[in-house]
Amino acid sequence: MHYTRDNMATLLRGHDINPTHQRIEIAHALFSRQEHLSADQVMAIVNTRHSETSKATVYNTLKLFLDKGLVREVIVDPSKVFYDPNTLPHHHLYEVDTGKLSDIDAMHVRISGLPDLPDGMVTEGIDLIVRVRRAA
Amino acid sequence: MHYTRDNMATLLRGHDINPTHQRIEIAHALFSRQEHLSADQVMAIVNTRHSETSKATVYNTLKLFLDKGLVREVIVDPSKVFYDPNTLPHHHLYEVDTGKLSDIDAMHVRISGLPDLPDGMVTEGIDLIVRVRRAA
DNA sequence: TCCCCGATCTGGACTTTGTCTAATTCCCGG
DNA sequence: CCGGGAATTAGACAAAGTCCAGATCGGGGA
Repeated sequence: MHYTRDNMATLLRGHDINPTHQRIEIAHALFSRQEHLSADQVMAIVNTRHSETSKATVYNTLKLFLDKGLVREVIVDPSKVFYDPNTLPHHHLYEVDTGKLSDIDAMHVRISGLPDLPDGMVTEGIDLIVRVRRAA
Repeated sequence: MHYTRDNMATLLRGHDINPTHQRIEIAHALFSRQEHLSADQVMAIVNTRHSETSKATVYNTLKLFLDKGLVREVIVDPSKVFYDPNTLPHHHLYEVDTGKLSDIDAMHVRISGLPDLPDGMVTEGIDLIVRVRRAA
């Protein structure tokens, strides 16, 4: 599947999102790379040629994508929030020194023994974050 | 065990920390409550009677405690970083709506299948954060 | 085609959380 | 009592994100 602008528009419509220019560009930035990007990085990518999208729109759009289940939010550090185009269940490995974030396939990780949720509560997300650093 | 100032001083010394007034007050705030507190909350508690400890000192001290293994850092939300006086292995349940953070006993959770760490890397921390919200 | 109107986008001011720095204060050993 | 290194301080600063009032877009109907 190619991450063309047209395909992005279809993807957005499929998630009940009105596909505007800006939203298509932001989706394209995330999905064509298949990487974890911060809001800042998205801004930079979208505005490489010439300024096209404002800060407010980037933040609003990422939040919209999040609400609509198009992306996942990965919080690894205060002031290091990433948006992940991969919404399949998986976990994360975070290298403290370098800031590099990579995936841990959920298929290989078995989590059991979680307590029952409090009444009337539903899970919004489960993320096992393994924080590693270079040995001293 | 009572969380007296004197006991706090001993605790700090045991972790190779020079027990100053401010450090004792901050330790007392965290340990006497046995709760997850943010830097802000620590500030508020320590300065209830009259201003005694500066913002810089609160942040410096929390980071020092972290380095010395006296507390754990729990990152659940951007701009919601908590300090946890319980350093035993355990995980966290976070209620998105209310901001309430509670513990999940690690004894009951079994995690297996984690991939090997990259060469020369050591684990700094593992936290399984389960994010829940009230059902729509 | 042209117009209208709600949806969207925008710049910029603002807030919050945390960092930095240079100056001061504390406190211990001599 | 004194000197000096450790600790603390106020306040300026930085980074990330929020908010708002006004401008702009673009699709449907005349």
